[in-house]
Amino acid sequence: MEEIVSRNASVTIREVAQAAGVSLSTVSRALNGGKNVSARVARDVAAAANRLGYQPDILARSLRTRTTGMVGCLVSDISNPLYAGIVQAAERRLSEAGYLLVVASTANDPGRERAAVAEFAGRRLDGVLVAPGNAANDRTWHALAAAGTSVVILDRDSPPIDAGETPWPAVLVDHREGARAATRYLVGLGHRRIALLTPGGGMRPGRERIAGFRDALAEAGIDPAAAPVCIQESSMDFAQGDALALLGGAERPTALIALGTRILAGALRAARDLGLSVPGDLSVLSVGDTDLAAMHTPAITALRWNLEEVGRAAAELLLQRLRGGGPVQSRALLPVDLVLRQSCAPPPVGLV
Amino acid sequence: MEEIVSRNASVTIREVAQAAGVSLSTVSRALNGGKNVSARVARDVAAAANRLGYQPDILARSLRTRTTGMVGCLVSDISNPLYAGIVQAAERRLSEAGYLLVVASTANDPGRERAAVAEFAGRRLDGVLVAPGNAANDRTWHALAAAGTSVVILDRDSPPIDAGETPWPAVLVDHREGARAATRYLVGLGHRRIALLTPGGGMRPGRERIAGFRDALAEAGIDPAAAPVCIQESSMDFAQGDALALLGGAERPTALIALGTRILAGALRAARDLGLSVPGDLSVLSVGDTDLAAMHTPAITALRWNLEEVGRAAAELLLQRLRGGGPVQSRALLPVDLVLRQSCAPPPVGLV
DNA sequence: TTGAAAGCGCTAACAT
DNA sequence: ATGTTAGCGCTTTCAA
Repeated sequence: MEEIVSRNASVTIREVAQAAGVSLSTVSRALNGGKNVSARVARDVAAAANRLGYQPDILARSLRTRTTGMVGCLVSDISNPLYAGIVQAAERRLSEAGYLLVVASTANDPGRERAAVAEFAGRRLDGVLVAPGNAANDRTWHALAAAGTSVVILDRDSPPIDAGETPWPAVLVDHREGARAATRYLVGLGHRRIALLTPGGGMRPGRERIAGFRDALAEAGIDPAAAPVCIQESSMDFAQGDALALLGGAERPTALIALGTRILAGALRAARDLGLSVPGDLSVLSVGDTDLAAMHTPAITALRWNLEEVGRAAAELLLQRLRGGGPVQSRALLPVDLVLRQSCAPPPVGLV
Repeated sequence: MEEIVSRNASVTIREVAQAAGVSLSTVSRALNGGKNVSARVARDVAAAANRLGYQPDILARSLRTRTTGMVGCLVSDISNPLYAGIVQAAERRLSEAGYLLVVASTANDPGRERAAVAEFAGRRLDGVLVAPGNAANDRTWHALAAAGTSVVILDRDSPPIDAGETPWPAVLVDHREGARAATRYLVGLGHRRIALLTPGGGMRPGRERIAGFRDALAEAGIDPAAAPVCIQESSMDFAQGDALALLGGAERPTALIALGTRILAGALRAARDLGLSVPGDLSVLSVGDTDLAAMHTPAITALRWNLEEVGRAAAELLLQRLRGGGPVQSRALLPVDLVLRQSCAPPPVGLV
C-alpha cells in the first residue's frame, strides 16, 4: 500500500497527468468512473495521484458539473432540541454519503426564510431539507420551487401542487395518532375535562395533534367545550399565565396535554403555584419527550417519536433523489409512542 | 422581445455587459467595489443587471477568488443544547455577514473529526469554528493547521504553538471562576463534603471546573479527600449508578455539583431512589442551566453562561480575521453566573 | 483507449 | 475609466 506523503491541495490534475505520463483528460477519466481507461493507465494514474497527494478541487468541479455536494437544512430554530436532534441525524447520514450540511436557522421570520432559500439556490446546493416555521409559508414554497433544487419536507404539510407535478417527498410524524392515543389514555383513566395547550394549530404538526385530540374526544362522546384547546405562543411565561387562568377556573380541567418543553414547564409551574398536585389533582401529559419530562418528579408521561429516525429518513429520501435512478420513495410516516410514567392518574373524586 | 424580470440564475455577466453596452470586466467592477467606474456606467450596469435578474454565480467567483463565503462549525454533538445554542447564535451572526454555516457533528470520534477538517479544507471553507470533542486532539489541531484556514476555538484549550506563530483566537467561558463561586457558595452554607460529578477532566472545560472547585476547597481549608471528584462518561445511567454508590456510602457528601443535564438527571434520580430529599438531605447544584434545572421541583441552583454570546463572539472573532485589516482581537472570556434557586441548603445537622 | 480543445462564469492584471 | 485577455481546475465533447 502506497503511503500518502502529504495531502497537498495545490496539486492539480495537470501535474498528475504529467507525472503519470498521460493526458489531463485521461487522469480525469481514470480518477472518476474509470470507464474507458486501460487497467495499466488506471493504476499508473492512481499511483501518481497518490504519490503527489492530489486532491481534486471541488470548486472547479462544481463549476463544471453544476453540483456542489452540499445540502441545506432550513429550520426555525436549531437550538430547539426537537430540531437539533433531526439536524444531527441528517448530518450524520449525509456526511457518510459525502455531502456537506449547511444550516439556516430563521427564527420563524418569513423574510429570513426566503433569504435563506435564495442563498441556497444561489450557491447551488444540491438539495434542501426544510421545515418552514411560519404558517404563511406560501412564498417559501414558491422560492423553493423556483430554486429548482431537490426538496424534502420535514414534518410539515405539503404545499398544493399543480396538476402533473410530483409532490416533494416528506418525512412525517404521526402526531395525529399520537395525540389520539394520549387522549384515549386520559379518557380511559376517567378524565372528561381535558385541556390541550398548544403553540399553534395553523399547520402541521399542531393541526394534526388537535385533530387527533378531537378524534379521541368524539370517540368517547365528550363535549368538545369541556375540553378546551388553548392556542398560544410558545413562551413559558405566557404558557404559565394561560395555564394559571385555565387551572384556576371553577370548571378546571382534570388533565392537561402540554405541547413542547416551554409549555410543559409553564403548566407545571402553574400547577405548583396553585397547589395542585400532579397527578393527584391534575394529570399532565407532555407531547415531546424531553429531559424535563423524563426527570421531573413525578416523571411526566409523554408522547415520543424518534428524532434520529426523522433526520435519517429525510437524508435518505433526499439521497435517493440526488443519486437519481432507482425507485423513489416519497413519503415516510413515523410512529409516535406513548411513554407511560407517573404524571397521570384518575381524576380526583368529586371532580368527575 | 422583452427581457425576463424574475431572478434568473442563468443570466451571465456577459449578457449583462451586452445589455448595458459595456465590457464584461466593467460590469464586474461596477457590481463589485464600484471602483474606477463612472457614475453613469455604474447606473446603467446596475439597471441592466436588475432588469435581467442577474445573480452572480458564486461557484465561478469562488473558483477565481479561492474564497467561498462559507464557514464550518465542528462540534462533537449539535443536538447537545449547549452546542446547539452556540451554533444557532453563530449562524445568525454569520448569515448576517453573508456567510453560510456548514456543520459537522463528530460524536467525539477522532477519525470523523479529522475527516471533517479535511472535508472543510478540500471545500476551501474560509474559516472554522471548532470545539474538538476528544482529549487526544493533537491530530485535529495539526489537520486544522495544515488546512490553513482561519480558526476560532470554542471553549477549548489552545494547542501549543511554535515560536513566532500567533495563537488561534478563542472564545472561552470562565468555568474556573464559575466552579469556584459555586463551591464557595456551598462551603458558605456549611458544606464540607462536596462531590463533583464531571464527564471528564482531561481538557477544557472540565479541567477548569475541577481547578475552580479545588481552588475554593483550598481557600476554605477543606481536605480534598472529603470532596471527591468523580470523572465519568456523560451517560445518565452511568451517572445514576455512580451517584448511587457515592450517595449510598457512609461518609456521603452533603452537596453535589453535577456537570451537564445527563449527570444532573442521574444524580437526581439516585437521590430520589435513596430517599434523600433535596435540599434537606442533599444540596444539588447544576453546571449548565437547562430546562430540567430550571423546572425541577425544587428548582436547581445552577451555573449559567450565555450560549448566544459564545456563538456570537466566536462569529465576530472569525469575521474580524476574514475581513482582515483592523485590530484583531484574539480572545474573549465570558463570565459564568450562579443562579440561586431552591436546591441548596445548609447540610443536615449531625452530618456536618 | 487516449488526447486535444472548449469552455463553466467569473476576477484581475494589463493595456489603452 | 474602460476594454482585452488570461486564466482558476475541472469535466466533457469531439477527433484520432
